[in-house]
Order: sequence, then C-alpha cells, then structure tokens
Amino acid sequence: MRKIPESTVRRLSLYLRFLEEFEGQGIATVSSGELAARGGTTSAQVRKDFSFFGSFGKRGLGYTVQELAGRLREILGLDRRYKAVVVGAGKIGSALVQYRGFRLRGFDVVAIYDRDRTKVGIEWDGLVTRDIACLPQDLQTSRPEIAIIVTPGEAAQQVTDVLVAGGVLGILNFAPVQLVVPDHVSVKTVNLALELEALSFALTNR
Amino acid sequence: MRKIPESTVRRLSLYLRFLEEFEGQGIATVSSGELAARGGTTSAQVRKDFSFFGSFGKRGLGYTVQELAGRLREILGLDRRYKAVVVGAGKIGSALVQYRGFRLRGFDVVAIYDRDRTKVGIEWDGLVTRDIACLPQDLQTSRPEIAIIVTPGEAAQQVTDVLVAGGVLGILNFAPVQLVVPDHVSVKTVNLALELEALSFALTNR
DNA sequence: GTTTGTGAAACGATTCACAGCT
DNA sequence: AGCTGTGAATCGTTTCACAAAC
Repeated sequence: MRKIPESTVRRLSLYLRFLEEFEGQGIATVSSGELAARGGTTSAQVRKDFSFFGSFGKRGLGYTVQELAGRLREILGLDRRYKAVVVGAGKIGSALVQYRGFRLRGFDVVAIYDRDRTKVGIEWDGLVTRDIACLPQDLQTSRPEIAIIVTPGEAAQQVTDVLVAGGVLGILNFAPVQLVVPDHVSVKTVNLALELEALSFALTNR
Repeated sequence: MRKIPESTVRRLSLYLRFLEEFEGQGIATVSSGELAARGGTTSAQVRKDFSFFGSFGKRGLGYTVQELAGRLREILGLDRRYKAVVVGAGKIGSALVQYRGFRLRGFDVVAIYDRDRTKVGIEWDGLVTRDIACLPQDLQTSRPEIAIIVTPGEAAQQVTDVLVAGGVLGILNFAPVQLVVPDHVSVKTVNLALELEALSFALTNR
C-alpha cells in the first residue's frame, strides 16, 4: 500500500466518529461537503483522504453512511479485537483501566502492572494489579498486541524494551519521553507537558 | 511574528526537556547535532526551528545550555504562571488535578467542577469539587487563562461556550469532540480514541 | 444539476549545502 | 577546523478545477 499521511489517518478516525453520529440519527447518505463541514476541513480533502483506499461514493449522490462507516472500520483495523496491557498503576494508569472507550473500540485490557509493592494486589475494574516482575512471563502466555505505558519517564524505556521483547506491536505512551523501538513496533505518544507548553506558546504569541 | 509551524513549537518543547536534562548533568554547551540526535531529528531542523526566533548560538561552538533553555522558556511563555480550572471530576479529571506536571510547568489548578451533585464537595489534592453552576460566577472573580475539559463529549461544547464567555483563552480538551471556539481562543485536543485508532491502523497496515 | 475521483498547481515543511563567524 | 544561520532545492500535503458518473 502507498504511504498514507498520518494526518489522513487521524481524519479518517474523525470521519468515522461523525458517521456513527449520523447512523444514530438515521441519516442514510452523506456528501464529502457535509463531512468536511463537520470536521473543519474541505470536501476535496475528504475525497482525497478516501481516495488512498479506493472509491466508496456514488457521483451525484455522495456516500451511504453505513457502507462508508464499515469501510473506515476495516481500513482502521477496528473490525477485530486487541489485547492490551497497562503498565503503571498510578493515578492516570488506574483511571485508564476503567476507561470504557478502550473496550468500546475493540481494546480489551487484560492486565495491569506496577513496580510498587504497595500497589500490587489492588483491584481496578475487576483487574488485580500484578508485579511488574511477572510481565515477561505473562507476555508469553497472554500475548497482547498493545501496551499502554503510564510509568514515570525514567522507567518508560526499560519497560518498553521488555514489552518489545515480549512481542508487543503497538504502544500508547503517556510517559513524557521519546521511546526508542524497532521499526516493526508503532508508538503513539500522548505528552501532556508538551500540549501544555504548546498552549502556553499560543497564549503568549498572539 | 512570522507564522510558526505547530511541529516547530512541539520540537522546541522537546529540546527544552533535553536541555533541562543537560543542565542537571552540568553540561555547559550543546550543538544542534547533539540536540537532533536526542530528539530524533536533524541538525538542520534544529537550527531552522531556532531561526524563527533569532540566533542563539555561536558559530564553531554551539549553544550554551542555560542561555538556550532560558530563551526557549521565554518563547514558549513558560516564564510566567497560568491559572487553570478543570471541568469534569470523573476518573481522568480527578487524576489530572493531582498531576504534578501542571504546577511544575507553571499551571496552577485553582478549581475543579462537576455537574454531578454526588461529586460536588469531594476534595482532590486540597481542592473541593464545585458545582458547575458556579462556573460563570467563579470565572469573573478568579479569571483563569486556561481550562482543562474532561467532561463527556456531549457536555464539552456547552462547557466550552461558558468558559469562552468567561474569558478563558486556552483549552486543553480531553473530550472526544472537535470544539468550536472563536479565533482568539486556542484549543489543544487529546483524543484517546483517535490515538488508539491510529495505533490500530498502524498494526493493521504493515 | 449534483457530487465524486483525481491529475495538476499551490503551498508548506524539511533537507541540503555553503558562506560566514569563532 | 567546527558549527551556526539561512537561501535554495526537495519533498510531502493540501487545494484547485474539471471530466466522468449518476
């Protein structure tokens, strides 16, 4: 497949959200212009985004909501389920375990780990926090595709190496560091400090 | 000022993080190449990023760590403090109130709000959750520059309108919706569902 | 008449490459 | 000699504009 811009992938995800709203409202068809207006982009952008993957519309009519939603789910790989582990049972980690959006989008959290003995054994949403020392073993048996890292920055790279060695293919990283991973592993980093600083910049330079 | 690419702002934030590490290690000067290696980019990119704001280095020598860090803090507007309110006292909201990174980066959380009466009155990190109905009044007296939205998607736009009317200039949005705001207000959205779907895409198309 | 799909044009960001300073 | 600062070249993404389908 041709190389797809990251920005296109993000927009496909947005479009899918809108289509699901439209589905809920019983709307049967939608035009690129309507999706564009909803997503703050242009109709040409919407059509170009789709064109990377094929042609899903009917000229003069637009797109049928259900069919397009189905295609986008397929493209985004949301027509299957993933197993995920959470590493770090601090405030954010334990909040994430309880986040319904994961399950809703096909991600099943199968375990949560922490290094801190005082946190091991605590139950979050039916999941008992396990000792990080169990992680390498556990990865061999449960074989999760995805890991969510919510450790302090200092621990994140070390944890990453264990996860990668254990066969994890995707990482959602909340630690404020740039993780080094082999090519076959994908990382998406959510860096709060960075977002705050970008906000600060926008407020300062106005 | 010339229009600065968002990607440049994000990298400046990264460079600052590295410089702070170097400061801690007592390293006095650094070259664009060293910063680039640390940040996964190129030395030309680093220099170009800086060049939007002036010339901070010495040819043949590089940059002095302390001076450069100071300049970046200035550019990013981190040489002052901001008042912030958190709206939504759910799992993520209450975890964020306790997040030390905010205070560390100059953001003081001055209040937290929720619509749910059963949550009002609960104390998080010394801050008593207030009824969302108090928000318009409170904004007039405390005048926070920044708001952090951690409500369900359905409530986010309504809350945004109240915040904007109350003079908030920057919003960090964790609700999975695109907020509509006037031009003078900046929004940074952290959309977990979207990050997960981008990860799913990366795993699927390999 | 309306809306898609798509090459071509325009725009914006990154990389190159080198003159100029230390 | 080493490294910065920057105009020029390259690369990638967005926008334009229109022929083709309904």
